[in-house]
Amino acid sequence: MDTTRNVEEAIEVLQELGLKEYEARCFVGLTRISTGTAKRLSEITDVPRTRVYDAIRVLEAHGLVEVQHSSPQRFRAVSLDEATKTLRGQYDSRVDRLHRALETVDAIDSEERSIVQEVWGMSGSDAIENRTIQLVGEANEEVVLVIGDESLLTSALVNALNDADEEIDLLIGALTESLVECIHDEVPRARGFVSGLEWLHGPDAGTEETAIGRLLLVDRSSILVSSIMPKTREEQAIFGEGFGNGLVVIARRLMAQGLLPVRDPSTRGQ
Amino acid sequence: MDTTRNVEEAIEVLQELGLKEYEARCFVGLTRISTGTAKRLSEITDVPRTRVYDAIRVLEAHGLVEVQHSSPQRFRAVSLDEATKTLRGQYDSRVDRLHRALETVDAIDSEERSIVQEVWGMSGSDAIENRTIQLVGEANEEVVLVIGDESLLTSALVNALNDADEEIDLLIGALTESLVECIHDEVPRARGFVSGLEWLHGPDAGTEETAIGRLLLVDRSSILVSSIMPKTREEQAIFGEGFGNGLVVIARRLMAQGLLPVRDPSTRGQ
DNA sequence: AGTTGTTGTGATTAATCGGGTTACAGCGCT
DNA sequence: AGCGCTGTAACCCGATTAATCACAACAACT
Repeated sequence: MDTTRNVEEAIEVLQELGLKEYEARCFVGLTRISTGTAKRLSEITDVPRTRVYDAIRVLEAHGLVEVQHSSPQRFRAVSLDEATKTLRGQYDSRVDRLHRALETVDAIDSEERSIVQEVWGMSGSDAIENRTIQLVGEANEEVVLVIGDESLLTSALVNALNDADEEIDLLIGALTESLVECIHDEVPRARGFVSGLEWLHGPDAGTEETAIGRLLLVDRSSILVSSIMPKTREEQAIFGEGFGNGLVVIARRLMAQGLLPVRDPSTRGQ
Repeated sequence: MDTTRNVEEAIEVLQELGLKEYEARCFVGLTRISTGTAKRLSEITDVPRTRVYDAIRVLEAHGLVEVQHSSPQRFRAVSLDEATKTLRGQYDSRVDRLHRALETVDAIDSEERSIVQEVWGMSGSDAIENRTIQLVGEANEEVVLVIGDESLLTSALVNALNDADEEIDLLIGALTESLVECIHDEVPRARGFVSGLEWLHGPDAGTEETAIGRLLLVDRSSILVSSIMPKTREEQAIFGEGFGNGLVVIARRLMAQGLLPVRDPSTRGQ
């Protein structure tokens, strides 16, 4: 196991969680020794000794380290479980506060809305997955889903699909036979198929290859299409809703041409 | 309802969660209008229009807003539930990454340890509560707990106490009759008492009044004492373990003098 | 006691970042 | 052409943070 790499990873994550570089380095350093003085910590972490004290103070205020008030002072980190528990608690309570503050605000509008042609863009796999799940949950009749990458078939998504009402047609496709198998195992009642969308996979107008992420069509009136940047693995999506929406209209045309799978239309109206 | 106050609260919390001021203001602004352009957003939030674009980009990358790529661009926030769900997911995955990175590191030691006289200091109510719960969970024979402030009797703590093994004596005290009542309701099997620790409450050597927070003694060999800064409501604690620990010895002397409640010693050895 | 290396605080400098402003090029409209 | 609006990019400056330095207090050892 590459300890150095993990140390760097931990320091990075702690900074993403709001700590400063010195604070992060000191905390990680402390987790590697059961107890230590400022001097020793400074040697391990390359944080200037005189700055260790400041860093420790804020770590202590965050509940991540304990201080022995002797001379010289000794520091130690709380146990890993205790630390993550504390952090989780802090972020949870912040998100709760945010939720409470915002739910009692929501108005100022007086704005025209609903140009039927709206097409929205989003990015970030977690956000796109959230939206995917939400749309699946709102379905009344039909869900058509094409998955382009194995990593997108998360358990949360599988649950959302399996929770869908019995009434709803589930058509789930993928680019490869093996992924279709996998889907059949996870969501047995869905009709699976190998997508007819290879054209989405090719080189994109001369630039680098862009991979298809997902394609979701709900009740033939909401659609979400995402692609994955091959370089960064970042997922980006566009999303439209409403029967008259431009994107949605295009999707229906694709279906009419057989490029998307079609449920037998004679069984229902509309 | 004071909308302005809640808007400020939301902006503060978002910044604690890592967003910059402009980003926070833009997001909160967007939650107040179903959809809007940069100009309008700038008017609502007082963020310079030319900077709205930057802020929106990072919000989009965080999965908090969607962008309509038209001219002019239109922005909208994802639903509040979606936003909090996304945020929670992001922080959870970060804490997980941290946990994984650190659990495969833990060593460099070669350090002497365990001077029996160790006394450690910690601060932050959540961290102190975590440690309290942990200590209660590690008890084998006896838990003596004195609560100085109503707000410290959280449900997590109550659960920890109720989960304690039947074998374990639970002695729980408080400074006021009413709080003892409350404790008796929450943790029926505990023996309650009104503390004999009023002296901890008085003026602290001429400075302002410092309030006692909690006092926890587990198996007569681990002790935790906390106080609450009257100004900031910050909780600070000292903590010692080991039968020979200085703090613990003092605690035993207090008990011998009747300043802490004593379980009938004839019923067990030691 | 005197010497020496360690320890904690505070101030100081240098670099980076974030908030705030301005300049400007492209567009649609009259 | 003239105008206002849109989006990009560059810039300034104050605040924060990384990094150094000076120093007084202290512990340990001779």
